[in-house]
Amino acid sequence: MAFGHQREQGRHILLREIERRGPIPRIDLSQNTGISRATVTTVTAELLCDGLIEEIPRDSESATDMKRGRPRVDLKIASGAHLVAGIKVSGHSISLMLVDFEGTQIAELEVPFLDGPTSCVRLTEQIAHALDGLTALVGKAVHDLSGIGVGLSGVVDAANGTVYWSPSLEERNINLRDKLNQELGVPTFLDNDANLVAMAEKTFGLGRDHSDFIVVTIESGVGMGLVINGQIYRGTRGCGAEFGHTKVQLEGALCRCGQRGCLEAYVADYALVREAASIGFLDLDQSIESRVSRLLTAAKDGDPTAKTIVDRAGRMFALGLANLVNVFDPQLIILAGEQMQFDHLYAKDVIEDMRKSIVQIDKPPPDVVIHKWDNLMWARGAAAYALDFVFDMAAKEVREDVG
Amino acid sequence: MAFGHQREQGRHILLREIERRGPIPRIDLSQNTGISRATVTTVTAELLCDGLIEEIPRDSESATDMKRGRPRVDLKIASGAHLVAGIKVSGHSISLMLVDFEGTQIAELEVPFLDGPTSCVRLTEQIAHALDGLTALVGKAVHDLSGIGVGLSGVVDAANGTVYWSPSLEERNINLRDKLNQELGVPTFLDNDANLVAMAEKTFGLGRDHSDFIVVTIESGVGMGLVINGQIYRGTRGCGAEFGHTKVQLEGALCRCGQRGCLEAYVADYALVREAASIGFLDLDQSIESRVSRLLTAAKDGDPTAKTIVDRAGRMFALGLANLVNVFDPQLIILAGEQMQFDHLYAKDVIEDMRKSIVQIDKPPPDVVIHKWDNLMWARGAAAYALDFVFDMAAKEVREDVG
DNA sequence: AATTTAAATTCGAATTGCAAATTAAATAGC
DNA sequence: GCTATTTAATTTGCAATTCGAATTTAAATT
Repeated sequence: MAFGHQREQGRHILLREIERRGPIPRIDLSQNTGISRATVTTVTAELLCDGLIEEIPRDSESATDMKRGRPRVDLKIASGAHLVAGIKVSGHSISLMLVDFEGTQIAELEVPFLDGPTSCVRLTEQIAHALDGLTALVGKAVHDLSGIGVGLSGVVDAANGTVYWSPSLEERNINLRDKLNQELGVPTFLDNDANLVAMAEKTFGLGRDHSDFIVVTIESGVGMGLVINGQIYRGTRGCGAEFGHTKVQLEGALCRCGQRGCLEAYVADYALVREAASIGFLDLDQSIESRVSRLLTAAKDGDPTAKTIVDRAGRMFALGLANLVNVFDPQLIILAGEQMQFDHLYAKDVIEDMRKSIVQIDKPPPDVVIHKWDNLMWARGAAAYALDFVFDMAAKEVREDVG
Repeated sequence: MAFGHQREQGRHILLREIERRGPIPRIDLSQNTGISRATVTTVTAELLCDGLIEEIPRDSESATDMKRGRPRVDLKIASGAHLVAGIKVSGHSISLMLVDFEGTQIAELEVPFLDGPTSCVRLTEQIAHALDGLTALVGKAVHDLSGIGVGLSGVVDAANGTVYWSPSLEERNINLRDKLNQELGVPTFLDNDANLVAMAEKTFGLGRDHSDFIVVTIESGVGMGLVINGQIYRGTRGCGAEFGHTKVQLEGALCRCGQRGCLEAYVADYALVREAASIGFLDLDQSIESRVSRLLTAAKDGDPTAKTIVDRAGRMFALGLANLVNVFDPQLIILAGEQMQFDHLYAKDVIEDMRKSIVQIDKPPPDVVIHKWDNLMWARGAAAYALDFVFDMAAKEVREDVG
């Protein structure tokens, strides 16, 4: 394989380069990729003809650096070439995002969704219905989409589209992707939601310029996405990167997975509340969110018991992060979160604690950045995930319709 | 890059395929690689002409499955094409191995080496001298070598050849590879010794048929080699995979690295002896090895204190392994060791313990195999490491000497 | 010795990537 | 206003290379 497909390879390389480097003239493409200028001309002509890219008409004013010589003509991805949707299924809602081929958001939608697990059939219906709503916003239909990315919590094998287990599904070990594919008639791609965040960071976020980084998210559980060598690493059974169930204590606290000593059992919201409750602390309140926030407030105000609980969570989190760094040695760690309910874990002290717990060499430790985002990030990641496949498909596409 | 080098690519693919699949006829090469039979003929002719591969003369008897038709002609790597040395520097000796281009051992040598750190200059001298001795065994000289692989303990950046720290070196942050390169006049490649083991497994051992696996070694410390996607993963600072300094306990036992709670501080020989000594157990003996073995014997014989100590080491080891599996989800874990002083860590109970501590899904957990080997494995790995580079160089080699 | 079978090779066609030459579009200098 | 200069993009012709089909080769069978 990979032989006699040079042209396809060239299309792929150049299309990706144009995607990554935004508007870029041919001469830079040649420079960056090492492909000769002649070939760049040939291949970009083909891509232009296919409508995948477009030339940006020279703006006589914008060109501040008026140099001599024939002006460069910037190329960019043709935004209208394809339409892609991203979907995130969470406990109480389905959020959707529509993006164009450039990755620009075109429309968004959030529809309520009943709590707790549902049947696969019902979930498929719900998704189909939500997609109708989303596409209708811009006067399109589902069959106008070139790809759909779907993310949900749980243990998901992205390669074959199987959901081993998810809080959103009644069934176990079910191939949701094939079901959706069939139902929707559009290529559909499934992934774990933690990987979606990694995808979003890689495509739109802080990971754009890094080839090896880790994204850690805390929602109600602790998730992780691993990017190695520019690609999301998924493990061989498709369920690696279970950071939340990494053990940080022998015979430790009970986790909701049934095992003991998982990181999640120390840092997740339910863990904090459980500890607080077990010593008779704020057990009157109903909502878990507000109980956590009251605990955190108490800790900040100097309540010693609350402080002990929160501090330990921080130290455990630092320990888990340090283990990741010791094993992976990434360039960058992105601590990502929607609700900043977990501020205390992303605190300076915790990160400093982690830095002290890694193997010390005479090179700077990895950067740690905190990235807060809106609740559409998941759907955006799902869209980025699907977009990635659509790009590959577009690059491969055989040209038959040439005049 | 990677463009317009089709022929080179073809040479590379085919050479590697012949390396991996041992003696193999052209038609299978075509089948396996997808390269047309015509091209396979052309490229193999070139490789034959360059002396990198050779045809195996048909053995009229060996062919048990006498089929009609023109018989297949097996191709194999030409063993005499290149000569490569592997070197492992350890605390008290330097062991060397000479292999041919097929990877077959040709000679070996072990020379004593003073304990403790040495200067870089002296180490270089020692290596050069040992290499003279090794090559002399087969009537060759150092300049007949096509590559030299060197491994040593410590924190080593393989990509640029820097040793950040090693128990064998006085200096820190020194580029030992460049020094050796200069001194020996032969392309030299440096790596951490844990990675060498991974390399040996990948090339000669149980990892031959796996693309993603983990090798864990216990010597006096705990080392790990990570193979992801068929390649050794080294992290971005070249010092990933520090499994031994993964933390398994908050504020835990003191490690020789100065931090607390490292896995090593629970399972290494010094850790066992330390615990035993601190409760007045076998503090009369001198050698650390025999103290450990007495502790293990006592544990087996039912001594409760000894049992407690050894058991905890096992549980900690299982915890560390489980964390690796949760993060990486490998196909295979190879527990490799020279001295089976660490039998207790490789016991069924420990592995079972690990299996219980990973995220449970409806797919089988990774295989765990134990691989005992001789003390030349390190040098063999170093040779495999160098051989890998020599293969790449050979595949690239421009042909000018054609008749 | 003729036939059958399968592997390897040869040959001609087609692709295609690149260097060199050419064209295009802008500015600088007079 | 005209020409020279500069830089980007395109065109052209060539050389490399892969592939399918046809051919040759080397054995086993008949």
